[in-house]
Amino acid sequence: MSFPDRRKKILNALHQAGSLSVIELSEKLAISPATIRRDLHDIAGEGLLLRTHGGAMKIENPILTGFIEKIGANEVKKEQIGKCAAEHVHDGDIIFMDCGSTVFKMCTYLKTKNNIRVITNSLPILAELIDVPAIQINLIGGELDKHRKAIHGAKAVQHIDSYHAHKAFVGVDGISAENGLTAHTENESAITSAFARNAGEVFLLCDSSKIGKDSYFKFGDLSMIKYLVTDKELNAAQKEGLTGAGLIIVADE
Amino acid sequence: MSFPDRRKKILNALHQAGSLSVIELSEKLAISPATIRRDLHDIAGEGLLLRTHGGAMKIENPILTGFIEKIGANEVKKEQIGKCAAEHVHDGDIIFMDCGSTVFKMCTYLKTKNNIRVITNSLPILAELIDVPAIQINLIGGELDKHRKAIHGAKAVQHIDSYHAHKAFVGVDGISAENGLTAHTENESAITSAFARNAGEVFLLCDSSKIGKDSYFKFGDLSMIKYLVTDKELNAAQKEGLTGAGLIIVADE
DNA sequence: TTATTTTTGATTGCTTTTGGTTATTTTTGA
DNA sequence: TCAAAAATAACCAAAAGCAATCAAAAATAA
Repeated sequence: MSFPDRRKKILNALHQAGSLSVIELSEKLAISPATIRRDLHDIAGEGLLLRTHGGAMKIENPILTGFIEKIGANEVKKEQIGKCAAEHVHDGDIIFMDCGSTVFKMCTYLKTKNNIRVITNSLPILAELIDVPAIQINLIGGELDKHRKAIHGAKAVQHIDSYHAHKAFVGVDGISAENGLTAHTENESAITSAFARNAGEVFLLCDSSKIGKDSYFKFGDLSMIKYLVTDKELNAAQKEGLTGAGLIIVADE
Repeated sequence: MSFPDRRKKILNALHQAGSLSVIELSEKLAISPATIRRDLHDIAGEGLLLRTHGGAMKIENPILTGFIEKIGANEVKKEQIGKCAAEHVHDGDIIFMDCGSTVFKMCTYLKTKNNIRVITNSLPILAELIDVPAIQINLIGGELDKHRKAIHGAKAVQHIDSYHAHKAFVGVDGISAENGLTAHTENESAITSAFARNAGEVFLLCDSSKIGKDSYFKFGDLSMIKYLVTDKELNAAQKEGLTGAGLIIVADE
């Protein structure tokens, strides 16, 4: 049996039992204690379990290893934007959440809210919020885009059009005073437009690198949006162009 | 056999088994271990599998691991029923798949099909099939039932009603010649009914423990179903009662 | 057809992994 | 605090797996 295989089995067994001794693990997997010790040492190094004398314990809130994304400068910005946007969600709200990494970042900060309802087409958001009892989820139906891990297509748009939400949190690929909102694909933009037209207030989450940039598909003008949630690295000219069009700029201080 | 051919077979075999040794792969595909190693090296370079000492593992979709089905009772019977049902799915089919552990068991055996489209309300099925390139998924939208990890409600029924499939694979909580089909909740039964009325042929997957039993919500009679896929522990009286009502009984031999 | 390139599978030397042994460290109980 | 017991980490040798090399076979091109 290979190491990744054993790792999986060890973590599984630990998750079920809570804690296990080296000997127990060695008998359970039919592996020598020496190898179990080496494995436990390595896995503990990854932060996925807690090594104890004589065995190991599970960690209650393991780091979501699946999300070890490139922690670039943009990640920090996105995190801030997500946090800032989540502050505009109040108990009892019904909100649309678009797919996209910046909107996804809101999830962490939504978990403390009470009695909110999330309507989304994003599988990562669904996965992140499924275990939160105070959040009800309405999943948008339609064709699955496996790559983007989201639902899209005509059926999805139709689904959105049959709901109304207090607020919509959406993303775009480009925004500028000249060309308005732009996206990489028509599919994405159709969903974003649907969210916008069925929500009371529309929040656009967008880090400063996308402001002033245009993507290829032009799908709406700035009046679609009420609030622009972004980071603080926005120069005066950019601000002016956007506020002039009626946008309210919200940024973390 | 050419490389792209082998690549496909290796990835397919890995997807079904989870992990395989070089020797196992070499025997399975009748290719020398040397070639298998070269292939694994290349495919791992593309990021499509995880190379381990002695073999390879499939890459898990970290986002959806929370949706995975937990192990329950009657596993062996359900596995057989799932396999048997999957044999009735042909390349190019469009199928409805209900939530429920028995229908879920079909997934393993669907992975070898080509160009099929699955319309489902089950998150475990979604998680299991999302990485299979030859399967297109249409997810049913609506309210999320966190406990059952499935979508239900009026919106979901409406979604189903806008599609037609060649075959529907459904589950129930009870079936008898006297009371027909019964379910624990109205929500579940509404989905099952919707699948049945929009499919050309309806397959009911049901282990023998549920046959002759009734649950509390009566939602349809036996004429809704064309095939009953079950295990072989069915006595003559049971068989007669059901075939008398027009059901075709299919069982693994 | 013949020449060239590519692919395949066997051989071989090298690396990694594994499980046992032993010295060292940690824990436990007096 | 000390000593006995338990667990660990370090070391080592055997086994398993791997990559590099090379020749034969197959596919492709001239």
